[in-house]
This record gives sequence, C-alpha cells and structure tokens, in this order.
Amino acid sequence: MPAATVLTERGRATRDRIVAAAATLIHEHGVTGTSLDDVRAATTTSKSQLYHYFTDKSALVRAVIELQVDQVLTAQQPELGEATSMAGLRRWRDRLITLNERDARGCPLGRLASELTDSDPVARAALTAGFARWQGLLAAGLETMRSHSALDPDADPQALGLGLLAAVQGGLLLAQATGSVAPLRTAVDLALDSIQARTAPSAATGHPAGVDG
Amino acid sequence: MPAATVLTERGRATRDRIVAAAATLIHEHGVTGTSLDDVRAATTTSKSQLYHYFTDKSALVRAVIELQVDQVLTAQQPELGEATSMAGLRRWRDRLITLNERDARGCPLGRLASELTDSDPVARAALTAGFARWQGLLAAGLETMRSHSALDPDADPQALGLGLLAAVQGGLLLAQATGSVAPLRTAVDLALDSIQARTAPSAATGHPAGVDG
DNA sequence: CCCTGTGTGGACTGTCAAGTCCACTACGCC
DNA sequence: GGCGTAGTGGACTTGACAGTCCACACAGGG
Repeated sequence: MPAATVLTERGRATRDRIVAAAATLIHEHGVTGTSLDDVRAATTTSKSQLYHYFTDKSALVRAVIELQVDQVLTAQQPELGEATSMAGLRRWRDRLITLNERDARGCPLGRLASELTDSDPVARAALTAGFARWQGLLAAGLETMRSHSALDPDADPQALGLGLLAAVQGGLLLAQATGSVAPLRTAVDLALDSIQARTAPSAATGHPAGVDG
Repeated sequence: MPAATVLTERGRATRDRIVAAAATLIHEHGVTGTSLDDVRAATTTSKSQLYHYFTDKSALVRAVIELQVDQVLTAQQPELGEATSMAGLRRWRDRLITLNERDARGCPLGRLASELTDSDPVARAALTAGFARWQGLLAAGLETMRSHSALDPDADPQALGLGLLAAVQGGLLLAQATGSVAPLRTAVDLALDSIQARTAPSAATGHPAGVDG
C-alpha cells in the first residue's frame, strides 16, 4: 500500500504545499535537521497527511529533490539558456551572483548531495541526474558557441560544462562557509577565463581575466 | 566544569583514539549519522570517557575538524608545498586524483562545511580557517611563481588559490555524487589551464589545456 | 597504606522524531 | 441519500540518541 496513487485537485494542492515547505526547510536546516513535525507545522497539515502522500520521509526527500532541481535550473533562466557566447556566459554568471549574494546558503543540490550520496542511492541518482541536466544546459550553450566558430573546434563542451558546474558548486560551498559571495565570483571567473582562452581569436568578445563584466 | 583539562599520557592516548575514530566515522556517515554510541563502540571506550574528554558532541566534532584539516593538508604533501611551477601544480593535481580515485567520498572538510555552517558557528569558523590555510598554501606557491616571473605580474595569487580550491571542492562534490573522479580531474584541469594562461610567455613550461601531466 | 585525582564502566533518564492507528470529514457517484 | 474513496486530525508507540550519574580501578605522594 504505497502512498496516495490517485490524487484529486485538492489532494495535489496539499501535496505540493508539503513538498514546497519541506524544500525550504531542508534547504535551511538540512535533511536530518528537518523533522516531519517541522514540515507539519509549516504546512498546517497532520502527520497522517504526510504519510498519506509519501510512504516515508525519504520519499518526501526525493520529491523535494525533484522540485529543487527544477527550481535551481529555472532560477537561472533565461540567462542559462542564453549562455551561447562569452557575453551570455558572463550574464549568467552575474545572475548566479545576484541569486546568492542575499543569503549565501550554498546550492540546495550541493547540500543534498553531500548529505545523501552515501545513505540513499535513489536520492543520489536523482541528484546526479539533476547535475547532469545542469551540465547539459551549459554544454549546449558551449556547443552552440563552437558551432558558430566562437569556440576552438578542439574544445569539449561537455568537459567545459562539467568544469564550470564544479566551479559553481565549489564556489557556493566556500561562499556558504565564508558567508560571502566572493568565492563564487572568483571560482566562476577563473573557469570562464579558461573558456575564454579557448574562444576563436577572431570571435573573442570578452575582457581579460578576472575583471567583472 | 569543562571537560578534562589536565591529561596524563594515558589520557591523551585515549582522547586521540576517540578523535581519530570519530573522524573516520564522521567522514563516512556525517556528523548526524554518527552517534556517540558508534564512537564508543569503535573505540571500546565508555560513555563517561567521551564526556570526560569533551563537554558534548559538538566539542568532539570541533576536535575532529582540527584533525581533519591537518590530515587533509598533510595528505597533499609534499606536492602541495612544492606547487611552485606549472609542473609542480600538475604533480599536486595528480596526487589529489590518486587520493580520491579509490573511494570517491568527497572532501571531509567540504562535507563538514555543508553540514555545519548554519548550525555551529564555532565549527564554521574552524572550517573557514582550514580552507584559508589551504588557499594560503596554494597562494604561496603561486606567489613564488610570480616572484620568479613564471606568472603574470598582474595575476592575483590569492584569487587564483581561492579559485583553485573551489575547483577542487566542486570537483570532489561531483565526484562523490557520480562515484567517479572524472569531475575532479576536469574541474582542476580547467582551473589549472586558466593559471597556465597567465604564465609569462617566456617561462611557460606546461602543455596545452586538459592534457595529463 | 591511605588519599586524591585521573581514568573507566555502564546503567539510567529525558527528549525528540519516525512511523502507526483509528476516528472523523468532504466529496462524487449511483 | 447512502456509500465508497480521498482527505484530515491527532493521539500513541517505538526506538534512538544525547547527556547524567554513580560506582569502581589505577596511579602517585605523603
């Protein structure tokens, strides 16, 4: 008897409310730092509802992961989808910084990843898939650049996308630890400089290393 | 009445044993995933001993952080201290990869950082200090390069060190999530390429982007 | 040889959180 | 208008874990 299979509109609204609140709480306090009673209180629901919609806590966490992946990626739009030039990449970078200079909480996905990878294989797979989507979006933009001859034909868009994503994650981790966005800016700029160094000389549009755009 | 102030040799041995075992357990299962009973069992000590040497669990965690910072940094020696050229940096990179290709568990400091930064300010400070030491070691090597004119005089060793550290952290996070060292390699190579692009043309020793050294 | 303080053992308590259960309500369909 | 299913409320059980307490062992110094 797995949790609620058929949902009415009302049920779906309640379920969404639970996942949204859980996502916020987990982002702020982590998975183990968030109790189901906290979720219950934040949503004015009852214990039985949580177990009506989710078989157990880990199922709720997995639903949160799905939501967070979507939220994190859409929060970077439209800049992420338009990162098809150095200028576009720098606009995306600015967007990232703006998103994180308010509250340097780190990336929700990064936090979930380090908390769950060695305890919940299903969650891990969902997070890996989320990172892959993110990398894919970056790689797509870089691939477009390459097809427009704005990037060295030898450059590997997938690898560059992965490196860029790692810079973002590492930058956010250090930003969270230090309480400042500076590490994020520095890390992403370093990676972007590396990409810029691979732009076809004629098509290079950006400014030199490390300078804000 | 804070925990044990004066220790005999025997007491110090016990304390060290507790911290070492706790460090291992926490690296594997996280702070919240490690109970004091687990530590007790792993060290064949008793509850009263834990509270004899540490006021509470967070005090033990802080001792673990100190140990982990030292362990993480010394594990990178001597390569980290000799990263005073592109070749030296690449040897350090190889060392990092070797250290992590066995068990892609991520960086203990990274994990602790994302787990503790918004719950224990003291732990956060200790971790920030640890990251700062790491960054400082990298920056020192880069500074040496610059003083030898092997690096662009305009390059900022501190910023490059921070970016490199972020690449390592992000790479390790993704390595942990995907279960492969590949992201670490890609991330660090991307950052190193950026540094190489700032080497003084005459002193440049390395090979082009992304190739292993 | 006792006396003091460090080191050790392990039972015990209190709290908090996951998960269960049952009673009740709301809504649609026959 | 009853009947079944989705939705809701909240008390209860169970277990794990942080932290406490007291009793005992082992050392050295008078």
